[in-house]
Amino acid sequence: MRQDGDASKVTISDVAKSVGVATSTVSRALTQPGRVSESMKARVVAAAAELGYRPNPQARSLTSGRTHSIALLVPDVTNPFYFGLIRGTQAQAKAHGYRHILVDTEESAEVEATALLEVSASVDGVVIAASRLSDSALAAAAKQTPLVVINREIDQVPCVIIDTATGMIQALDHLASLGHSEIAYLSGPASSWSNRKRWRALQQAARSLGVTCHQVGPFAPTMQSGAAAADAAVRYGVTACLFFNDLLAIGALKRFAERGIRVPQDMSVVGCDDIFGADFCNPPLTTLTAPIEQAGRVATDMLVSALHNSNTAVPVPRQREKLPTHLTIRSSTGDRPAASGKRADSE
Amino acid sequence: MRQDGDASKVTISDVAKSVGVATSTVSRALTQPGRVSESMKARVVAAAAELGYRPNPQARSLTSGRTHSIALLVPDVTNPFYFGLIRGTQAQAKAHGYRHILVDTEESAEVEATALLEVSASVDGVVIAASRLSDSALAAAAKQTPLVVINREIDQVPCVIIDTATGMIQALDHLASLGHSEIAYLSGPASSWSNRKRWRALQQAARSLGVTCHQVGPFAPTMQSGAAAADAAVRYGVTACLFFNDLLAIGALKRFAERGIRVPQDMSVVGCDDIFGADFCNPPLTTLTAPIEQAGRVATDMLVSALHNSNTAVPVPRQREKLPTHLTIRSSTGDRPAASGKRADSE
DNA sequence: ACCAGATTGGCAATGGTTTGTCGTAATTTG
DNA sequence: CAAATTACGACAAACCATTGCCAATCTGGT
Repeated sequence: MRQDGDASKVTISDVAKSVGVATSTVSRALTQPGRVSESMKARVVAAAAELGYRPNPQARSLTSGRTHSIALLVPDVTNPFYFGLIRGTQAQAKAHGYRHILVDTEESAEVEATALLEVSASVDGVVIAASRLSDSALAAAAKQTPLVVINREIDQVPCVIIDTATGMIQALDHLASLGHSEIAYLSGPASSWSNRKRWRALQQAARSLGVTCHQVGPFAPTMQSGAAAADAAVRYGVTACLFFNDLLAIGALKRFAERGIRVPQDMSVVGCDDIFGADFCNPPLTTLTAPIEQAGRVATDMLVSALHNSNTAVPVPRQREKLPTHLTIRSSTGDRPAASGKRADSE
Repeated sequence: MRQDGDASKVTISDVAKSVGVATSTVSRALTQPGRVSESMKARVVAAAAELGYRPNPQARSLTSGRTHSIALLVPDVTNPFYFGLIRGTQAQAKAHGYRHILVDTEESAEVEATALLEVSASVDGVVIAASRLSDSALAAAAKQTPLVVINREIDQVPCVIIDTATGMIQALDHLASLGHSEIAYLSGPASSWSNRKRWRALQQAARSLGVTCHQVGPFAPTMQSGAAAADAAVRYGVTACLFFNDLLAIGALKRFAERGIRVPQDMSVVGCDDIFGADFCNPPLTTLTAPIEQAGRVATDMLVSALHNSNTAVPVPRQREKLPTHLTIRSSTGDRPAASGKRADSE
């Protein structure tokens, strides 16, 4: 290796000149496996290394149309739920040799639409989590740009779904088996697809279990809103609550503690997602464990494989992956209080 | 607006043809303020909108040399500490109209060096957090690519430093004032610059405070390692410990609970960073609150302003920002236990 | 009217790479 | 050994937007 001082300025034609061949030969030697002889390839590679040649990605993607990067659009980078997604997509993007571009859409359909439009020109594909866009807008976007959506079910658009709806039923079952009959579902944003799905599932399950489940909300999916959600739950006189997500549940845990409501003796609390922190909050949260990171990985894999297949054939793979969740029982759920007031226990 | 069906294929020459002018005129109309007449500009803009023209970012950056994106390199996207950084840089990048590229360097100097080399060709600038690279390597890289480092102090390289060293002294002070005299510092990775800084500061402070402070470790900065760290602290017979970061501290909290060691009655625990979760773990963690997100924002601002100044003059701004931390006292610290054994309290 | 100077638009080169097409040399086959 | 085939490398045209430079037009001053 020579000095790297001018490495950034070395072009393919410098390499070509150094070897004494055409630029096309250099290009093919470096990118197209069997297109040039072994000896030529060796000479080119040697020269490239010697000169410290690094292909210019901009020029490369100008002709090839590939940018070797994918974008992840999330409503709110601040929310720990999306951290998992970021991890998963980041890891898998890297594994496939793709650059990972992160965009915060600020919980806004408009920002999301703009971001999608802008970013789609500079990436090979996009994965969108918890989109605020309409089905038709997403379907239209998917026709322009390779797209995978997470937690959204749309015809003709590859998607990965974390099946919290089914999981919620398990959670309700768990509460019912502990004797609870008055239960609240503290719901998330009205624009959330998973929120609607869950509520529908809960309604059905409540009926067949013979318990009553009130929908309360909507609440913003943040810890701050947890306090309001907690108060609302108390107002409804329930003995157990299912929260839209762990953030809300943890916020509520705090509020319950402030108000002297003991969890789980006075109130059982179930979260959703099993985010970072759910296992060490106080008390540790019974929650629906969602394979968040895996969802990110699967989505990325689907996207990448779609990118590769786009050359060959298979126009619409129409993939649809549904990831199961499971209930993780920790210490925030317990038997229904005997009376409506406090309960005298050995503790 | 016409159909967007072919929007992605509309080039500048299509617009030019539509207006009946040269491509150069279109380009100038859209990008160079006073270069064309108002009427012409209006016609061009109208035509561009009509055709759904979107400039190709690749082509644009090929000539301009700008990619309008910056990269953030972090050792481990999994670590909540970096979430704050991701948020801060993401938000600010977006505010300045830059794309945000996220790269995980896997706590490895080698991976980091490679990533830096690769990514630097496709971004305008890079911010590196908690670099594992040597000072000289970073200084060299900074000459090639606009660079801002976080938590690292290097000559001629703009940097933002979260001053945990000074904060640690405060923490030690706090512990000393509670009567503790045997204290452990559960240290982080040996390759961590801040770790070294902190330990140096602690040694001095311990001397002047008349307490003894043992360095124990190194430990990986993860919750799992917290258990080992906790055990080590117990082995040293200390009554208080300062942890390299909150992750480690929270992990230790769990371990202490398992072993029946009460916090803070038997053992005082101080974390560092005040990550998400530090306020709701059990007990809530006394910790050094670091302005993590702000650090990300400041670093990004420095980078962006450097990018803009690079045109004009000012070769090396040699910026250096030191952000103060403060001790947030919660419930994991308390008075030194009276004896070496358990302490009889009203609780 | 005439000219200096300012506006405004066009031509063409430029950036670095990929890729279709073609010629030539090497290799295999009959 | 000639003919058919293959392998290899070169030429040049894209890809799309930017920009230096020049020409034409227009302004206003004399």
